[in-house]
Formats: sequence, C-alpha cells, structure tokens
Amino acid sequence: MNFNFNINQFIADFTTNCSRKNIKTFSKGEVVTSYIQKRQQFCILLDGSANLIRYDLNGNRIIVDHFSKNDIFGEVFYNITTNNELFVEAKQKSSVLFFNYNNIYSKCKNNCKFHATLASSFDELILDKITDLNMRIELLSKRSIREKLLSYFNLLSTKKLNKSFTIPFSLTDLADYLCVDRSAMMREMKLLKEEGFLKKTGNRITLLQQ
Amino acid sequence: MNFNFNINQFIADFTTNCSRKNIKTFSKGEVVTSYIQKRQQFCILLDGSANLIRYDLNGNRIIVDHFSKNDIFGEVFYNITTNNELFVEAKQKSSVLFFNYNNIYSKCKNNCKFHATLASSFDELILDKITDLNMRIELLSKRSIREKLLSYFNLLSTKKLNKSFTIPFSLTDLADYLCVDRSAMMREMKLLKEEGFLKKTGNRITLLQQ
DNA sequence: TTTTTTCTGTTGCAAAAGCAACAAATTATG
DNA sequence: CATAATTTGTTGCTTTTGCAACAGAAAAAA
Repeated sequence: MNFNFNINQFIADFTTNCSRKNIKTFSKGEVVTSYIQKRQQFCILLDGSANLIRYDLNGNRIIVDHFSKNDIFGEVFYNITTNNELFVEAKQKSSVLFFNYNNIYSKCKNNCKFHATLASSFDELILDKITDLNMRIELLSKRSIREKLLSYFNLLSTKKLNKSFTIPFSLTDLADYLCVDRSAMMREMKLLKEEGFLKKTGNRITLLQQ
Repeated sequence: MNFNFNINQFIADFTTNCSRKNIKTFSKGEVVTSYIQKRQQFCILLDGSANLIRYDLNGNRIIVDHFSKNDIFGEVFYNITTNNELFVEAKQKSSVLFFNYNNIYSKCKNNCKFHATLASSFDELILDKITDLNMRIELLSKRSIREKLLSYFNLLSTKKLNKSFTIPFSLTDLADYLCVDRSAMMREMKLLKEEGFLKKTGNRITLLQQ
C-alpha cells in the first residue's frame, strides 16, 4: 500500500490529463448531485464547500457529511440500500470534478497517467474515508449535546492544531450535523460559555481548560 | 473492480494456503484484540460472534460494532487517532484469523494463491465496510430511542428477508449499541409493543404494520 | 444441582432535550 | 441601497431520556 499518496498531485494529474473527467461549477444552494442506486459516480470537490444531506420521515434534516476542498464523495463511498434520498448541496460557489467509477479500468483516449495513479491510490482514498466515518460514528455515539459539542470542537481544534478555530458551517447546520435540536444546542453552548469551557465570537470558538 | 467477490472462497484460499496467517480460538468474554496505533492488523471472524467496544469518559460502554461469522475487523478498518481504547470481545466461543496487513505485498513462503486474491479483492472488502459504517451512521443519526429501535429492527428484518428475526445480542448490549440508556430503551420497547408496532418473545421480534 | 452472576422488566424522580414562537442581527438579493 | 430571507439568540413549556434501585427470570459456573 502506498503511504506516500499526495491528494494534490493526484488531482493535478486528473484534471490535466484525463479526458473522461467532467468539471462543473455550482453556486450556493444548488444541488451538486443526488445519490442514485446502481450508479458508481465519484466526485472531488475542487473548490468551495458542500453538505451531504438527507431528510428523515419526520422532516428533520440530517447533514450526513460535510465536504471541503479536496474531499471526495459519491456513490462509490455510500452504497445506497434503502429509499433514503441523499443529495449534495453546495454551501457556496463550488467546483466539482465528476468521474464515472463503473468502468474505472477503461482507459480514456489519451491513456492518461491518472488511471495508473487511481488504481494504485484507491485503497488509500477509501481507507481515509473509513477514518472519517469512524470519527463520525464516535461523535454520534456521544449521549448528550454537551459531549457532542465538546467532541466536535476538540476534533476541529486537533485538526487545526489550535485552540481557536472556525466552525465550517452555520450553527443551524451544526445542529443538523450533530443530529440535535438547534435551540437545545444553543442553550448548551451558552452554558458551556458561562461555565468557562469556551469562548465564542460569531462562529469562531476558543477552547479553554481541559 | 471485481464485483464477483466471494468471501467464502477468499477465506478458504486464505486458511488453506497462507503461511503468514494465525488462527486462534477464544471463549466467551475473552479479549480477541485491542486496537493499537501504527499496527495494521486485520482479522476475520471465522466462527462465533464478537463486539468492538469502547468506554467513554463517563464510563458508558459503547458497542461500536458487532461482528458475526465472516466479518472483518482490525486497525486496517479503523485508523486510531485519539487515545480511545478500543477492543474486541468474544460474545461466545469464537475462532479468529489474524493477518498482519503492514506488509501485505510480502509473499509468504509458499507464495500462496491468497495474496493475489487479497490484492485484487481488498477494494471490495473496504467498500463493504463503508456500507456498514454508513448504515451505522444512519442509525445513530436518529433522534429518538423509538426511531433508533425501529430503524434497527427494519434493518435486521430486511437482512433476514423476514418480519421475524432474532436480535443478535442481549438487550443490555442493544442499548449500548444504540447508545441509549437501557431502562429508557426497555420502556420504549414496551410502548412499541402496546401500540402494536411489534411482538416480542425473548429477543425474537416480529414487526407488525408499516 | 445448587449457587452465583448476569439479564430483563419495571418504576419514581430528576435532568436533558425537543418544540414553538419570536425579536434582533446578519446575510443575500433585486 | 433597500428589502427579503436566513440565522442567531432566547425562553416557557412539554416530552423524552437518564439515573437509581430493585425483584424476578435466565444463564453460567461451581
């Protein structure tokens, strides 16, 4: 397994050489793609940010996943089993590369370098995805809103190597990402501030103590 | 990608030919393995059943995953980031095959057929794992105990192609798997019975209506 | 087979979370 | 820039969930 995988190089190879790629841009609020059974599309977010969204039967919106630059998504990473409608919504002006994974081994016209890279790097891509999914499960396994908030904030803090960081989406979205009621989440956040766990200005958080 | 992957054939090849494998048996309650950072072990449950367990800081036990015959687990499928101790516990007499994935490409003495199979089938294995993880996320994203129970039961029902099925572990375990309080879960289950959603004898459930 | 341990089922009470509703602030859009 | 739309922050009230505790059933161990 190649542990020296470089996502930037990978994307560069892809965008410059592959004739089977397809790049589109989207503005805020637009649906980038819906997940369709049997199709095996895979997408790379070249720029911007987007959410993977599902609505449950009670009308609750769930932000299943959040994507930012260089994140990879699509049916390849989500075998759809039930009739749960899943779609990706751009949160801002975004640029997305599409690739049909079904025939991954069919070379494109100019026999591009990318296909060799893809074959050898695909394990790496999915193992990264597994890491993300396990972190998501760890987050959702937390039993209280307080624990969910603190876990998520610690995650962001670790990722940024900084006690201060910006929540990558609105607080309304955050509630749908943590799968809790927004007003209850706001109340809990207020308590966390009052009890000295964190400081908050807008959607910038600074973790204090512990 | 090979969509004709056969897990039974795969395991048969592995157990009969590979000299790098290592098979051990465990009795109920024994720890099969703990997940260790940097190691890249991967294990196949040949027989029995086991749970992947974590304890959170409040002492709550979380059943992160449940494994039965032919399920695959190990650090390969769980990049450990934090200091969360994860271990696999046998729920009954179980037989487990261990393989060190670090040097997947180093052939074993008799250059066994398995390694060719593994290289070509690994994508399949991890994509299956991703499906499982996404289902787990969908389950945990449910906001009430009632919804979690019904979703989980529907899942089992779909898997068995039958409205009747057996919960693969104790109700105490089920609560830890759904990440809710056991007594609250029992109460909700009682209500579901009373409201005619299901019948229950021991840990055998029959779904009624809808 | 008896004893010990674990699991199931239940309940009262306390704490947490959800719901609804609204005003103020902020952000998009014509 | 003005207006519309969305987001934030807040609160009272209701519902759900968690906690603690215990008795009986079932399963495991001696």
